[in-house]
Amino acid sequence: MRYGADRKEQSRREIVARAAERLRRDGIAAVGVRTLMSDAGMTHGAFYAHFGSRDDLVAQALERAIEATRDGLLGHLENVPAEHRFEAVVDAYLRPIHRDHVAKGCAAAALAPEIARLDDETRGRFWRGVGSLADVIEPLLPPGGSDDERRTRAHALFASLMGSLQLARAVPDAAESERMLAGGRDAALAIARSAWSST
Amino acid sequence: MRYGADRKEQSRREIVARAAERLRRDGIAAVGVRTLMSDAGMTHGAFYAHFGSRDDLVAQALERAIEATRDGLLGHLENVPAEHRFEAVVDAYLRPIHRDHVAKGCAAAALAPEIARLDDETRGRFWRGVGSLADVIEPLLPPGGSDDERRTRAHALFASLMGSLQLARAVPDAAESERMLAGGRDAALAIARSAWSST
DNA sequence: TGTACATCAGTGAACGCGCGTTCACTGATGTAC
DNA sequence: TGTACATCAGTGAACGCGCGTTCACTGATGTAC
Repeated sequence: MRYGADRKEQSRREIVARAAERLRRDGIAAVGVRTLMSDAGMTHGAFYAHFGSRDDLVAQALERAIEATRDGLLGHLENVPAEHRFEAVVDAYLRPIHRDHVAKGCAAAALAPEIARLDDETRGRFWRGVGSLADVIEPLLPPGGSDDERRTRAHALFASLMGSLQLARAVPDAAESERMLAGGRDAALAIARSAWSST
Repeated sequence: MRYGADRKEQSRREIVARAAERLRRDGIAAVGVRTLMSDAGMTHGAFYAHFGSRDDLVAQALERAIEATRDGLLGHLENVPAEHRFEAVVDAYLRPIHRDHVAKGCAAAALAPEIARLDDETRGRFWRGVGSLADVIEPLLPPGGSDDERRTRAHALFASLMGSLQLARAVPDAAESERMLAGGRDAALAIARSAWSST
């Protein structure tokens, strides 16, 4: 090796990290290879030394974005006493700063419909990421229910949070957007607290 | 007038109607003017005789798509007795055929994050459309609550349905997708049935 | 320690192609007489 | 009713531009002696 052992790998990681933000900000279809590379401080020519295709980078960046989303949620739970963790995760997800910073926010909220149009393999990776988010929520639900029922409820709860955040972002009126976040919070609590159908 | 009085207007409506489908299917950023025009059986040259710009058509098509979504939901409520209407609207929204036919389905579920990136005016029109969907749901909620609280809950409930449908579309595995729809249904019922905070 | 050399991450011109938009034209239609 | 004409919705070539991708090259780096 003539160059530092992991110099190229560091570049790759930088490209993926910046792309994870850019894709959330602008959407998957709206961003070109030149933009993605210049975000990482390079020119487009180096792209194919790192990735097989644009789609290859998109898949890696989506995975990275979801990981960052989960790490962010987990970060918000540190130092929160167990009995307040459920409300903490809901409030963290629906706080105004999350609504206003799409690029660093939940990848599913920023991109779910576009991801639904991608190939099976990329959707599979994304779905595992959604599962890891549901895994953050599941232990915070009230006790009861079968494993399946708890898992399904955690997914539905996440879907509800995601939908509320998306609509809060789409409203042009600030007061309506706040109401959307507050309503989303109430809805999340209602889902969590409803009776389990099985013991 | 040398031509039939509303020949041009019929063409415009056809372009808008086909675009309303194409945009939901492929996403807003992924579709070009040539595709939109050939969907309506014309060549791209005629486009600017009907619309000021691509964005102009997008705005009209989104409005049209949301109207169609609301009409579809209302259609599902015809001949349903009042006491079953809430479950009917939830089941209609989360039925597999809706999940599988994005092009004719809910515009918000297909495009919400992309719409959140558009200009204020288009988002305002979209938000009025979401309001008209919430207006379908609101009277079907259990009695109680202030007008504001009922309206907010109807919006949150819609957000929850939308999120569940989006995730059901993103999962590659069929059984998991079904579970997502069923979980979304339970979540919607939990939101609707939770206690009102005010009388 | 100093110099010649090999490596290879990154550069930037170039490829064919599709984009949004413009515009001179075509030809089907309805009108006038 | 038949023919000449005016209208104008729709056509398709063309504009400059950015796309994804390829590739000959550059020049900073670490190695060999």
